[in-house]
Amino acid sequence: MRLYDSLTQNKREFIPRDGDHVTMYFCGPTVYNYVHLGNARPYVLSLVAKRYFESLGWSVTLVENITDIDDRIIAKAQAEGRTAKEVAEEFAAAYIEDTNQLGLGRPDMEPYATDHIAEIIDLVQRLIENGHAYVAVNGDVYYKVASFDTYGKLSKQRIEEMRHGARIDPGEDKADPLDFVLWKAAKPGEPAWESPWGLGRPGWHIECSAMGLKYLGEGFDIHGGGRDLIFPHHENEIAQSEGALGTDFVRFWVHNGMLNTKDEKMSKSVGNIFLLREALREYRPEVLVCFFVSSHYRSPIEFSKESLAKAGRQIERLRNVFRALADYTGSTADEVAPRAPQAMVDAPAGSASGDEALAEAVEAARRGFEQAMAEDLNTGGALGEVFMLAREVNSALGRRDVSVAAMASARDALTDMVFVLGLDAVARVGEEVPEEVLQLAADRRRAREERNFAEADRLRDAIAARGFEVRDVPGGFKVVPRQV
RNA sequence: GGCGCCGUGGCCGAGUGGCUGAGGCACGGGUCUGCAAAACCCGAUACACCGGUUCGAUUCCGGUCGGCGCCUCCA
Repeated sequence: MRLYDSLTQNKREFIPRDGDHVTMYFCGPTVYNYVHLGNARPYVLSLVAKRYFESLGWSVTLVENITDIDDRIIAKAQAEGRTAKEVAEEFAAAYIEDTNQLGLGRPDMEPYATDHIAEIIDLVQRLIENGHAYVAVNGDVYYKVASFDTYGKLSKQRIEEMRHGARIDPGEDKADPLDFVLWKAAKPGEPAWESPWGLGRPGWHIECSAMGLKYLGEGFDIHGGGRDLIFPHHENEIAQSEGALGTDFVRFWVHNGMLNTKDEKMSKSVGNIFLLREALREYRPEVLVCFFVSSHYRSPIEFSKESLAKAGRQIERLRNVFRALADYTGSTADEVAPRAPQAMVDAPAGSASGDEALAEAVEAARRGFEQAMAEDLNTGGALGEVFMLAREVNSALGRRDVSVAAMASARDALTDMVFVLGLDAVARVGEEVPEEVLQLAADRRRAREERNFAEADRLRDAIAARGFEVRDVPGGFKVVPRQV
């Protein structure tokens, strides 16, 4: 596959460092608040990428940090009269809970910064020994930006340019305004750890260097996160890691575009945020995932209720095709959800030419899907292939000229594709329909046969009132939950 | 001001040096249907603007305009 690398600004063939094993690190949250929809984008990207790599037969180790020590956590704790640890624990738990609902699984490791103080100290120590860092009189340790020749290579900025307007804030003890803090000397009342430089705590960027290197080793495959992390966060990670190692830190830098609202970045400081947990109250998880994967990960996307509604309709269309497929084949691809007897339809016919045409469509879709994903994870294009096959399937379903076996293989192809995109929930259509509702539907069918349409319509309303929708199909009916 | 990304039809959103302009939504017309829903079939409207390269550019190059991100905490 080909992957875009923000550092070299080109797309090139991605071959894992360790044969068929992919090593990925994505920047996770700093837990001082609930995550918003914009924060969910890199999370979704990382897990979709993992699924895609696994579909290629590679194994993946995905590490996503949780930064649980930071100025903002401390500020929030002090404002609320709690400890920083309490704040961090509360929002780390909320983060896990919210992202779990997305149904994409977890990264392989989710290390906490405060569990890696020893590794952080070790890294800072090495930077001091290498001459890339210095201890200030107030006990802070700073990275000496001027000592790192290629500083600015990721954000494409020149040190001289950055020096314009840069200044040293009160309380800082830098030799150069560009220098950034690796280790902060403790102030009274702040959480602190023992170090060679006295009590203190890590700066913002160092934990990602320390944990990335610890779990994935030097020169790991992919480091990802939001575009807005390019500077200073990722630039500084490079300076720290490469300064300490003398070798390349990462092979591919992957950055997702921003989520905008009315052409402005969704951001906590702007205050235009929509929390993930709020979104999950209004929309099914797969609708949110669909919203993200319908566009390319590097493009900015516009958040609006309309675009989420649109994603909702796409999801419903996919769910419908899986429902129809389950009825036709008498089973679902996963055996997790046994089918309820929702439909009463004629037995499928099948024909050689029908089978062949569908098999071709399946092949074309699989190929198109694979090509799209192989070209820098083009999930939007891949999703188009899913819909294309969905239409072929619906069409064949209408003609009833395909064998159950051929249809099952189309269903399996669709199941595989939606899984990679993180939309596997749409394939789980073994929806339970209460006996009562099925009875109403059967009554309605009889009323229709007797051409008592007033009664039939009344029964349909009764079914709707119970949260279901009845659809007439040739030779019978189908009951599905009403879309929310 | 510096650096980077981007500008595709009513909307969202793929893609490409020329072949029949993915896909979704919306809209119009049909099929099916008591009605409806679902589904299928057909349909109009593109490639910001100006130059250049080329036999030929929406696709490559340059410029203009516009949008966004970063340069300060931010996914």
